[in-house]
Amino acid sequence: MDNKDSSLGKLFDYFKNSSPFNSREREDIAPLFTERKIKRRQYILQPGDVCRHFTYVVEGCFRLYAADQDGKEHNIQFTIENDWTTDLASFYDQTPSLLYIEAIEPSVILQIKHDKVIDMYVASHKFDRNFRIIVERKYISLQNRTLQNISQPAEERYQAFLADYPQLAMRLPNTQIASYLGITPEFLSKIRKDMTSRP
Amino acid sequence: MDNKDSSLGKLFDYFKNSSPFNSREREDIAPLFTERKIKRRQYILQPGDVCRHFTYVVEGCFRLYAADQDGKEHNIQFTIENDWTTDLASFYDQTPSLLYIEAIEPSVILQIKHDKVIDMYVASHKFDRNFRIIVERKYISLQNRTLQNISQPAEERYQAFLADYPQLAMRLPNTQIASYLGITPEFLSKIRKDMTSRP
DNA sequence: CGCGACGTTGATTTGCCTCAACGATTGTGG
DNA sequence: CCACAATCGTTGAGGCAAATCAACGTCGCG
Repeated sequence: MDNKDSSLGKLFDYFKNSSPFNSREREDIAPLFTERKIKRRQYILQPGDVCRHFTYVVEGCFRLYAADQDGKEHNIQFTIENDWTTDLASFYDQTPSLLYIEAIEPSVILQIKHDKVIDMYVASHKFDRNFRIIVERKYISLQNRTLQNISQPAEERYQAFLADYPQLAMRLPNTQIASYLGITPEFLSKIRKDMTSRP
Repeated sequence: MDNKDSSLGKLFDYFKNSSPFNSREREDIAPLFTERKIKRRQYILQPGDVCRHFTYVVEGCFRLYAADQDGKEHNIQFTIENDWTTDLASFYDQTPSLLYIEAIEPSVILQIKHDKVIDMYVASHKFDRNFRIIVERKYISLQNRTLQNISQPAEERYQAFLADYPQLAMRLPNTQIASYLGITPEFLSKIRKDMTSRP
């Protein structure tokens, strides 16, 4: 079994939680995905690019972020193994993106091109459904994050992040977490100090 | 043509932007929706309820919000005519909701029950696709809001809200907008004053 | 080895909240 | 139909949360 087959195994495992593909469907779908190895700090999307792929992370970690006028970076999303990333706005309309997707760790991904996704939406009801479910799950967690952003102070948002994504918290530098929470690294440092000095 | 037919006309118009239903499909789908008139301040969902419906707003305005331990309310989403509202987390798992959905204006809605949605997902590829597209669009705008929340101060978020939802800004009391932006009504008032005293 | 990313600390400033108070609507029950 | 309560927008004083700026030590990596 080569690397791509191993990656595809993980990809199809993902769908076991929603609407699993049978072996005939897997044969049709497998060739549509391309496996790529991505180095740390390598980009798979930059502003101005049209986002042409839906990306399944087999191994590693990515961040989706925006840079503002001052050059400050704001992390919109982290994606680790067994999850999906893309700039949906750019992917959906095939218009130039405003965002970056960068590998935070050396990574392995499976990518499917936009036109193949569209083909599969037409050809396969199950494919369509599975991608509905992917977006629904992401919508639910994003809505919870929005509620936290408008209702909780930074320390509580940080504690919720630790509780919700303990594996991410261990792998990411605090500066990346601060950017995701919408605070400065200095202030996150102060929060962490307050938390330890208090049981 | 009675009221429900008029409402259904608007419902099917909505899908013209994605994957329109033909007349045969409309005949199958129409009976699955129930029309309801909702009074101002009436709830269609409260914490503890299982969210059993996907709701299309034909006319009027709703807010989806959470209340925290102090009883403060935090607006997660507004929905006006020709758009959808539900608590997706509660709807998909059929678990008790933590949220409220309240009518801000006298409203008319069309509701489809959870089990009918599931039936239609199985029966109709197009139905499935249309609901994928609904969630995708909502995901994109929610992600933009998240970016603003973590990267912009309150005044810029308010200006973006005015630019993105001018119709909502005219219809909503400022106190509701403040809650959506994650600031106090007093501070929004100060922001508005600063904006007028400065061209 | 040396440079750049990272985490931390402290001093100062700014953004935003809290609380209290006030008119102007709005709406509702008697 | 009016009276009174509730909601709404606003203002101001004071306080806390979080940003800014500068500085420093550590570490991993080229």
